[in-house]
Amino acid sequence: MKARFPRGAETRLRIIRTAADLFHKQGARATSPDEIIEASRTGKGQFYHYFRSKEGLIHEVLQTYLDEIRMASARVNYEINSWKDLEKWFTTQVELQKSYEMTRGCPFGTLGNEVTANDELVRQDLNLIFEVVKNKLVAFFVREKAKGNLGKPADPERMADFCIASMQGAMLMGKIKRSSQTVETTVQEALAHLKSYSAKA
Amino acid sequence: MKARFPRGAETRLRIIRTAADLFHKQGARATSPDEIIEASRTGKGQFYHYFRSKEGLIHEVLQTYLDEIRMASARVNYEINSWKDLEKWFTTQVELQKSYEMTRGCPFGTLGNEVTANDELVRQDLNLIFEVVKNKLVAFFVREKAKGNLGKPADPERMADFCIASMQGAMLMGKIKRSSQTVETTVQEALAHLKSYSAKA
DNA sequence: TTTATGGTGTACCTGTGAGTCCAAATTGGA
DNA sequence: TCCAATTTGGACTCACAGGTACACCATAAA
Repeated sequence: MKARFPRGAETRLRIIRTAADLFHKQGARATSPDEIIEASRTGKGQFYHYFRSKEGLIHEVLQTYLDEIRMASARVNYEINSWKDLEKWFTTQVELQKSYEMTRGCPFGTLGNEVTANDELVRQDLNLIFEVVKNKLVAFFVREKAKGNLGKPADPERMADFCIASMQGAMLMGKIKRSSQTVETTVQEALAHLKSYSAKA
Repeated sequence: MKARFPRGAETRLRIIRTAADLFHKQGARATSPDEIIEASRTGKGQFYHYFRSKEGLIHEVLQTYLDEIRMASARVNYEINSWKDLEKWFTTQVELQKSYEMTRGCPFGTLGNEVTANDELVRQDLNLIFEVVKNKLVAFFVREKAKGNLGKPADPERMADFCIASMQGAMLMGKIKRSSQTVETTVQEALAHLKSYSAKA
């Protein structure tokens, strides 16, 4: 259920934020309602008042992420308008990961990996998030190509997918190694590849 | 505990194989001992006779994977001796994923992503596996470079890390999208990048 | 000041996860 | 053949996960 008064809305948001953080830290499966309730200093009542179920909460968390990406209020800037922005897109994600001492991966990747056949809704939510991110990347590459900054073989869709996949893989490896070293070099390699499509003017 | 008689060894292996499959399918956290016991047609007795705990079983599963990689008896061929082998390394992983109708990711990535602060042992097991794989890739690139097939800027370590990360990211995205499309294009992009280090003879 | 509605806290219920215990069956060797 | 260790099956325990029920507080409109 949705909160219709300021106080309720605040509680609801606090639960979502707390849940998002715990999901990021340890995944959704390893996070119990009780843990979220305690960490958000609320009660069972609120939890099941604002969310149908744990799955419902996961959905709301992802919805919130999606809104943040769409309104450009996320911690990562997805509005790519220059190669500098693209570099930042890669590096801020690494910095974020470093701020957690390399104990976490990507919030979306973490949830995506634990998806099973029974989590079809969550999978679709994640798919949508990645779709939106991809579109923003595609748009940039398309514009660059229109400007003549990219050669003919450059395929915006493939390039965007490549950005996302290499970033996801890099962050996952960073979490497993608990080191940013390979994340950084991998990102550099990915960027080098993308830049190789530049039109040799 | 280790099995000391043929029958016991068989049971132990059956549990490991069943567990490996279930972990791959849905992750370790979502797989209960009971589920493994039923699927492997054994009992609680055997389970806790051969494995200290669920965590102990995970360790044994990973140990088994590691042995398979080392003895080159794994489903993926990690013995890379040519660019053709490298391509195969990428593509067989995609094929494997396709054989599960894109509902699964990499067995190691799946486990790696659900690792938390309390799973330090599992993390180290996974780290070791990736280390071994990386070394095999590094060795190939080093040899290629020695043969003069790779230019001076080619860094075998970075290239190997890039192979693993891009493969992991590609498979994760494939699982989330439930489609092999982007997996395939991403692999192609990654290969293109690697080949770009070839010495322009 | 009543009252309906939204918000909050807690006790409780049911099922399952992980693990223990023990007793029975099997087996290889003396 | 008999013994001792290995292997096996299942009943049982304990804690916690997810969710429900319900009672109590807050507040804005009538």
